[in-house]
Amino acid sequence: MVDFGQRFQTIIEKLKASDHKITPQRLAIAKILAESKGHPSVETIYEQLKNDYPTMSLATVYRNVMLIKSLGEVLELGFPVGSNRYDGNKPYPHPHVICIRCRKIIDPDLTTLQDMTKEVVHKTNFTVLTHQLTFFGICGACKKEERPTETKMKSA
Amino acid sequence: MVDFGQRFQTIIEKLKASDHKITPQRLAIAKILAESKGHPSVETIYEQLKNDYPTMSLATVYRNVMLIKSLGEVLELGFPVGSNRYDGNKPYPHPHVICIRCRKIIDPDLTTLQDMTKEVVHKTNFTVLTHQLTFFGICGACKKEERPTETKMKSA
DNA sequence: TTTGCTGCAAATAGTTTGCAGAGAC
DNA sequence: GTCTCTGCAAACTATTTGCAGCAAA
Repeated sequence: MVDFGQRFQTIIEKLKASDHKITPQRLAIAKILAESKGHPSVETIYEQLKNDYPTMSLATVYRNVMLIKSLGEVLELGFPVGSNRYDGNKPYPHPHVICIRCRKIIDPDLTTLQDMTKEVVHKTNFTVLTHQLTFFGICGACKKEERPTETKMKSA
Repeated sequence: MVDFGQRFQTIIEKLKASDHKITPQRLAIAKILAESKGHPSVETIYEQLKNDYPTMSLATVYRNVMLIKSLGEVLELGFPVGSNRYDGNKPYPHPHVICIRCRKIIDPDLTTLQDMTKEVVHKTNFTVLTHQLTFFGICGACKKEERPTETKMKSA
């Protein structure tokens, strides 16, 4: 993971540079985004903050995530099901692999991504600006759990 | 594009095989999905049909697209912005390239996709079940339009 | 002091659901 | 005749917006 403190500083600097006020709520949201453990959703961020900031509202979370996204400092994963998820730790487009059982999301480094982008550009004549690559499947841990007592049984 | 008539027949057969009644509305929706020109949205399908079927409702379109999707005969593209889009002509997962200017969607054949999937499996120990790969950019036609009279001018 | 920000509530967009009557088989 | 399907309206989820008061700079 990218250094949290550095990401946080970058976000705050961008906010100041674009003449945005640094409110406690904004600071707290930026902090969570900079860390982005588990690719949080707006709902998740809100839940984490409403104890420390009892008046915090979902609208404020939405507005600030949007603002920081508009500064290019958070990546919207763009999931269609349920609420959107965000990554402020690695704000540039990158692939995700999601376990459909435990909902875990991991960010693999794919060396083949560059080749694929080249192939897209070559075959379509597009100027590629960004992408969303997501693989869905079952992670190693869930595969084990799946057959906890199985030894030599044939599947029915 | 895959043969339209064949896709249509496959969908109808699957519907019958799963004991679903063949209503005129269902038939019409299946027809549009089998063709899937331009990767239609539920809204688009509804708009196309409401002239021929004045009582057609959005709910019916939603229900039937969902049904045919549950039979594995339509692919939900899974776009986060605006309404979802569907492809009943190629119902298996495949990459998309979208022009952010004219909204055109094309389906490139990417030979590198197989390598990428292998790399994901190797690096993550996931069993990959499906994927969503979307590239966003500017298509060739829109790139031309962008600078209609430009000849030897430096960009400002 | 000025201007932007927050919190609340209401509005919106996309989608889903309950129910009564219509229609496929 | 039976049982699923449709159409309508209402419900629901995620997100956005209007506005009045609050607070950062």
